[in-house]
Amino acid sequence: MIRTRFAPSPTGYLHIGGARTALYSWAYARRHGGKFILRIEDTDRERSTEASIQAILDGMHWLALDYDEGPVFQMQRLPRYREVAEQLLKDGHAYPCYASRAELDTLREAQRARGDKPRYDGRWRPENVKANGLKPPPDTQPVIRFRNPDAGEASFHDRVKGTISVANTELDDLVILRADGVPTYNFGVVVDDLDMSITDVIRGDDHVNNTPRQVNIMQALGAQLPRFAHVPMILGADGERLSKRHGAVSVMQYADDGVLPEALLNYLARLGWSHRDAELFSREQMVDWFDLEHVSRSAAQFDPAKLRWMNHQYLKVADNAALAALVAPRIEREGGELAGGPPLDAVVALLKDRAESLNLLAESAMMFYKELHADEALLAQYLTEAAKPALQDLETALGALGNWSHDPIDAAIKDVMKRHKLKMPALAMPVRVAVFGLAQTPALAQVLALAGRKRVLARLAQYAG
RNA sequence: GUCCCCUUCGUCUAGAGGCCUAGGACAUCGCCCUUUCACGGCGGUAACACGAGUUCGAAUCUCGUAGGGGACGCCA
Repeated sequence: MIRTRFAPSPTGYLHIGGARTALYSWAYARRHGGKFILRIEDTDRERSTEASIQAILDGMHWLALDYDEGPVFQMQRLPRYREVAEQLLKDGHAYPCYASRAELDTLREAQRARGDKPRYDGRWRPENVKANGLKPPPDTQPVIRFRNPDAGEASFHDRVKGTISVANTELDDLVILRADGVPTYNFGVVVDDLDMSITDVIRGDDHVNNTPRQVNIMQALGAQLPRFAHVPMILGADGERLSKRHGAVSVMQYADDGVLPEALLNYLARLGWSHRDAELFSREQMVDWFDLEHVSRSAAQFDPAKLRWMNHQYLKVADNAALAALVAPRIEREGGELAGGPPLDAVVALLKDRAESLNLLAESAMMFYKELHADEALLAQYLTEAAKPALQDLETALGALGNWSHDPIDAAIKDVMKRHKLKMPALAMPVRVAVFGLAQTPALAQVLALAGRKRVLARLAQYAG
């Protein structure tokens, strides 16, 4: 049974990179009929917040990345980490260390100055304690350090990057348990992945360097290693590491901006993974196709333009009623009055072909729910004295219509055109500007039909006179 | 600085020795359609980082160089 997990730390919202990692883990589990588990790594008490936990949950819910187990909170498993640490202590794979932070800072500084890689020098290893006659300082609780092997190498097979090995001489004895009994990241991960029987660890490649350490701990525990897959990170559109500076990095920001979750998911899936030439695919297809073999090895730049295009593709084929439900609150928020206008799903059906986000769709739908008036320049350009007679004529013709619908309206327009010897734009543009205050709208007869007799006639009267 | 990883059009990518005079998508440019704006259709520009090998043959294998990224915390 395949078991994967997503293990964010609740120190911020769910961002694009995390969402993609979650997506890959989720898709892999679903693909193989396995379980997907959510674990919250909240061992950084300084930075973890309730709000972040909620934000992560919200983000995953919005993207419909459902999990089978969890959320499991590491802070609720403290006794278990202590237990495993005791085991390591007993087996000689760990030892207490009393070095103070200041002392360690000095050590690292000296190493850096020398051009060495900063690392713990093993001063509290049992043999050094003995040789140097070290005595634990009074009233200090020690941290527990893992005793990393001195020789050989730690290696593992990464399903994205291939085999990775690091000489043990490059690794130092890392802290696994703080003085207060809270585990550090590398230890918490190991204990949890083992306890939860995670078979495939799929995570961001900023963790590649941690993996050899984790492998060593797992081996010291006599455990079988899970499979690893490190997916490359996502860079901002400028090629720089994603940060607040890049604007929308939170998944929920995209929700607010009017991106459909299935579009974001599709885009994220495609960013760093491919299935031949497939660009647009459903959640089901992704589950069907997902594999680790086609995850790319290098970092990918986030391309807002392509996301917009993709969102547009989803918008175009979305169900009208469903779209209307999403667009309605956006219209009201901007002061539009739905009650006075045409049915929103009809409006959405007309406009969705030309909108690349729900917000933009709402914005264009506003022409039916709010009285907009053209500025001076537009009026001067289109509502010329020459155009007014035709407008008046159209007002009369439309006013005489018994049936206010597309075909009769269209016929009336054609008729007025013919009588005034006008080309379509010469009549359509002034009408657009008069009735909607806009120079761009979909086909004239269609928008007039939707806008309704009352409004059209009132506006024509207002501007043609 | 040390270690680890990465490198195909501007961007996301296909490609697992001959199918590649390198394919698709976004963006961009042009044309067509057209009732304005879009949609749509057709077409164009554009890439195997560099250098050595291995091989009859390399985008694909090996080594080196350069560039980029990541890590080096009692953060995750």
